[in-house]
Amino acid sequence: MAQMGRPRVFDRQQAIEQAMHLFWEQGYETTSLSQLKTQIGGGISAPSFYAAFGSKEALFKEAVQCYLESYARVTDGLWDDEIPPREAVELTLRRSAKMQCESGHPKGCMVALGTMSAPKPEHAHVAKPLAASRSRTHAGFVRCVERGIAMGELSEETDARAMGTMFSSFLLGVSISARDGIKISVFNASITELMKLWDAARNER
Amino acid sequence: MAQMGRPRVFDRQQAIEQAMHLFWEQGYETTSLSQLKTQIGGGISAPSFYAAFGSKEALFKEAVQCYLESYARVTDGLWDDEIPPREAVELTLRRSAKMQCESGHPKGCMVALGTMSAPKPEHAHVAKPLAASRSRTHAGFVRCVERGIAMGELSEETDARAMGTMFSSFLLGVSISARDGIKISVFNASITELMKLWDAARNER
DNA sequence: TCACATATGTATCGATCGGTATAAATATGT
DNA sequence: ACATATTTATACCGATCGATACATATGTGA
Repeated sequence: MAQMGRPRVFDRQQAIEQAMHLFWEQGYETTSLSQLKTQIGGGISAPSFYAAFGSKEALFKEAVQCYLESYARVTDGLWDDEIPPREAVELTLRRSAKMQCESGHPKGCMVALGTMSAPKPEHAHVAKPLAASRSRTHAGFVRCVERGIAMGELSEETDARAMGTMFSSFLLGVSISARDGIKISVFNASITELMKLWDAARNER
Repeated sequence: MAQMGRPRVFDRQQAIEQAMHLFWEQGYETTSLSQLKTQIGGGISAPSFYAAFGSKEALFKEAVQCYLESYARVTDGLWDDEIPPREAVELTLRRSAKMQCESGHPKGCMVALGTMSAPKPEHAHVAKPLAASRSRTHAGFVRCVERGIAMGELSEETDARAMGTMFSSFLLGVSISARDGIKISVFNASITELMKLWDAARNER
């Protein structure tokens, strides 16, 4: 049997993406139910909202999941051992910066900017997947530097944690800078500079 | 004549600092009136609050001003021409990172983290002084690189905007990383790495 | 002593917050 | 045709939002 009952008048997946854009731009707490209801499918009622998603928090979790499975994939290269570590780092920086400056969605990265909600203990579990993703990306940068050392490309004295934190913090800062209107061309030039640090850490041969 | 009328039972300047800590940690919109009233002077009433500060927004502006005149001064070195540009950049990075990791107040920088409120046009003017401060710091980094070029220390081909954006975005990212628990020792090691970029841009002589 | 100025406590304002109760509308399965 | 399942629309819930009216308390200046 197909689906029974009266059919839903809006597209559920599309609604999640619209909610994701709102949460991306304003964060969890600042985005209100009425904003979500107005935006979704050109306007839905409260009961339709709760029948479809359960609660604001449940929808946020789905929106975050949607983001992690799409836009956040720009950092996947960090975990691809087929890619040489230097390329993996540079590719990730450029892909992420480009995505964060794209039009068609809010500037910056939802994972980086959904941080403010954390302090309130009542919403700690809401911010947890975002924090986990940041931690994962940070670890990915560190891992690439470690790969560079293990391959003999980088000097044994290279501080992988310091270097990884540098790449990671720069990329987090891009989210704020992008909201302030910095253009992708400037970020790309900055990344070109930043990658010189990798070369400076090379083994003298 | 001194002040007339019934004397205020709480210290106004101290109240501004307590409010600043709340706004610093949670942002403008997420911090509620009842939180502020509870925190200030061990608890004050709504009329006392409005008699003293006028409105939530007015208090926020005073809190931001208080922050800019104290903690935010860590970046003042960027505009001190007495300091050689390389030292000015490094000093600013280390001072700010240290401040952001200090205990006794929220982690990170209030100027960097008070961004989310911006999207809502109703609160644009509230976020404006924060955006102005970020813009000023960004310009300060660029200016130091330009000073380095003008002094003949850095190569003429150095892209000052790219380099300044790199320092600035890294420092903005420190706010998020600090909230995630990264320690000051790691940031200091990252800054040591980052400063090698300045040396890499030196004039070959 | 007493008018004046300011702060305080109680009680409350309308608006919005996230969330629901109820019943009518619209599909499927038999 | 008719029972069942699901979404819809209207109306509303208690709680909290930022902000205020009003009367009382407590100080200064003449």
